[in-house]
Amino acid sequence: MKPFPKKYKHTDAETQWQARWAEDDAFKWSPDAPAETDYVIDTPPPTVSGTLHVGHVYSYTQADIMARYMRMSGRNVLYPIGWDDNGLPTERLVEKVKKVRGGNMSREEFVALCKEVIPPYEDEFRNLFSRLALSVDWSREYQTISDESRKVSQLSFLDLYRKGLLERRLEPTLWDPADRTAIAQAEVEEIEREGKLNQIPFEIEGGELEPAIIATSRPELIGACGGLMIHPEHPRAKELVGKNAISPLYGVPIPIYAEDTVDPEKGTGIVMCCTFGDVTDIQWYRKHKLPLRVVIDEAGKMKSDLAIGSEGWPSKDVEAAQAIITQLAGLKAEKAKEAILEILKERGLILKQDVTHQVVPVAERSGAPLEIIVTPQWFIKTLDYKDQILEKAREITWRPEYMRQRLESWVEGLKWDWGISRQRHFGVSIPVWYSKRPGEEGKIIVPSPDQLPVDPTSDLPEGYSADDVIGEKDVLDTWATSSVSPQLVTRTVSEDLGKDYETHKRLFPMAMRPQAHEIIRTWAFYTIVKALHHGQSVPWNNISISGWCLASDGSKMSKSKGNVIDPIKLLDEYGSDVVRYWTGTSRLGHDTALSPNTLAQGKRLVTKLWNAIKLAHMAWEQVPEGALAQPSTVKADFAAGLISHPMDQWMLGHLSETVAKATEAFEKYEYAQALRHVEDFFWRIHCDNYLEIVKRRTRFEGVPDAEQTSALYALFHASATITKLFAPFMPFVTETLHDVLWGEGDNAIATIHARGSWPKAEDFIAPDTFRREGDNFVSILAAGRKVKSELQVSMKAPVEVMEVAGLRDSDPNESLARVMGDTALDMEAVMSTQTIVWAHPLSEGLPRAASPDNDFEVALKMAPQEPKSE
RNA sequence: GGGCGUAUAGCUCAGUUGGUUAGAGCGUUACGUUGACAUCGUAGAGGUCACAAGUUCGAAUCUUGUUACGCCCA
Repeated sequence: MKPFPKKYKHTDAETQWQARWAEDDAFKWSPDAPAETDYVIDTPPPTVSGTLHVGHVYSYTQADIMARYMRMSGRNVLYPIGWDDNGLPTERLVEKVKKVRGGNMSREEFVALCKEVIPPYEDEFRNLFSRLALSVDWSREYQTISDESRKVSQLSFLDLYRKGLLERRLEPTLWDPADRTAIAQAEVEEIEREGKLNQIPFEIEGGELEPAIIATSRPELIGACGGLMIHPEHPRAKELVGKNAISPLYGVPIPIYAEDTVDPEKGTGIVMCCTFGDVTDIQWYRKHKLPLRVVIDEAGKMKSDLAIGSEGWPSKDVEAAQAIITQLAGLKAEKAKEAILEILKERGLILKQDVTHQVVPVAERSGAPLEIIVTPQWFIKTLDYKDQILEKAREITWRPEYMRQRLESWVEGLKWDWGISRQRHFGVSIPVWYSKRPGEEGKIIVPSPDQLPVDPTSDLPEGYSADDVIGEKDVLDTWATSSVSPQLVTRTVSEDLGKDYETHKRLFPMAMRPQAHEIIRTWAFYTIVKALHHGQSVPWNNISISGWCLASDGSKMSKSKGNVIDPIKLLDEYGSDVVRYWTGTSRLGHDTALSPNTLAQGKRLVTKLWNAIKLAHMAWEQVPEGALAQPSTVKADFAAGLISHPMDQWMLGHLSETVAKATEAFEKYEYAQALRHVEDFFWRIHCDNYLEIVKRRTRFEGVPDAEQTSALYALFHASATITKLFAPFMPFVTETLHDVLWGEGDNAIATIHARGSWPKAEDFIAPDTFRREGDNFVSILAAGRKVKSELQVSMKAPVEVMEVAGLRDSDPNESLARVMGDTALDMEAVMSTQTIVWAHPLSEGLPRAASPDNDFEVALKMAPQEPKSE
């Protein structure tokens, strides 16, 4: 046995074990282990250009607690880690740091700059994750900017393209005017704000009928109006449908249609249909075959040249229309709205203005109100596959289960195919060229899998020269890369495109996906879509959803509130084990406040654990070299008669039950429940009672006798098992203790976190061994403590006679030996009493107290106070 | 508007198929230190389990409704 260190210093332990684990590749997945023991985790790579926050600590630690348990329980865990450095946030960061515009240089040059800027940011994450003791397989660390990652993203593109699940289409697209790029529905956020619903009259051609009064919140789109929609049961529907209205300011004749999807309750019951205000406009456009009239450009500004006055876009007053166009040209949509309202007001064309709460879709990233514009984009087919996506979502086990509904409601509400092309400079290229060769102009050319990764703006397809093709400039949506992390880790996307399909087949689908709930509709959704399209499979069998980390008062952490906690400072102050303990007490899916109280509790636990093991160690230190054999298993040592004392068996029986309960909870991913079982045993059974009881037998000189030997083995097994049970939660302190206990033993395993080191209930003794008698012992002891506490004397205060009576099923023929077995010596030692008697009734006049379970009552006759000697 | 979650001691939370007297930590009160631990120990006080109705021999737990807070979607 190694000597026991004087004091536990978390910083030393953390530094030491981090280095050792890294050196030993301690958490490397083993390809030689049987495939059925594989347990693969799909870790979402964090965006390294963002700042570290406690949320990272929280959700990644939750995953690691499970990973460590799974590994210890015998699974061959593959826990990969990557860094996402491929998206718009990285582009922005690099532009800021290097004071450049990505668009002004070649893609290659920009990527080179990224590779220069990113490493320190990546290091921050690497450092945090390493300090947190995430048991990842560092030999598989990857960057999404790497060739390998880009290759898999492009392979994914090729596979879907070949299967016809991915195509380029010219159609209305969600557009972020601030970042000037197409975006997907998942990147849209709806914000509520106060808006104005304006009632504006449209004259009716011929002049015989009253004007049609429409209600709109987007008057700047009057120029884009292609039709008016009126509910068929509207009182004016009969006279208006089929007529033309004349748009104010522009003088454009606008046909009026009956449309039963118009909400007759809202506004005036007559609405403009424009190119394009929202998804409904697109549906109506398609249904009624309306002409495209685009008035807003890609920057979200009013266009300066509209073909008003042409054949397809006539006007009653072309000059007036052009004057308005000129007046509004170049204004952003919001400004144009104000300007056009001003003009309409001047002309008396605002009949009514209602203040309404409206829901405005904005781009999640830039916060800019969205536009819908028509440009060619690449789409992955999702709308036609809703049912299959839902089916896959149901094949996955969600923890907590109700989180699946988030995905389901999202899928059910999908209105757009997944647009994956982005008009950005930086990112993974869309691997296609468009032919300029006579006779095949516009033909789409894709590279061969061997050619990947390609940049079509600088590379060329086989057999074509630079003059023959135009390379696609757009890049892939960053989710298009993120969503193939399972394929990246398993090396390929599908059988016909894979070089290492055997590995893929072995590892896919993965066992578990840990992630936070705010990325269900994006990351989880996309990953499911990809796995479905590539191989008709789920990407993972389990998904566990973590909640948010909140400030100690339960509010969200935010910079504006100033309540953001720096995770590094948190780790410095408490140590990783304590912070991980806090995570371990949280429940999957639930938000958890960063409570100082829980952190303090963790700190207490680490200290207590340290001291409890120290006690066991001190006992063993007294054993002469070679006097006792190295402990084996509880079961074997019990069978060999080494563990002979009933209270030792009682404690080990409880421990056996704890192992079973903790294992069961972990198998259900209820790690907090597991922690509770372990902590409960450790604190209540082991420290509060067992250690007090066993102390009598831990002091000896020379070779221990039978009951001392029994104590030594019991203490060893308890210590070794308790450290293992706590190991997934507190890897550093448990590793330190494990090293001290086993460091030089024959049965030593290098790390407590090794595969298969989790205790097995079948290696213990039956939980009910001496259970009733031992529990009675503890009850009686509690009653005795209470008497002493009420007398306000120390536990060491000497007692002459301790009287015990059974309260329940009180039987005068019962005896002490029958309720608590042959343990009177132990009770005498803990209570400092000379004798114990079974008394019916208890002597009158003595101080007495009942046990907490009311099964026993104890009276104490204290020994006369000895005069204190000087 | 639709859906989901949460509501238990002063505070933070457990409570696994309904079952004795609802638990833990912090805080609080009293007491206790020469052999693991004062970053401690022992004992005590503290709860109409959000509210209302129902099912049941029995409800924190199941059903329905209400309220408050939070989240997701429209």
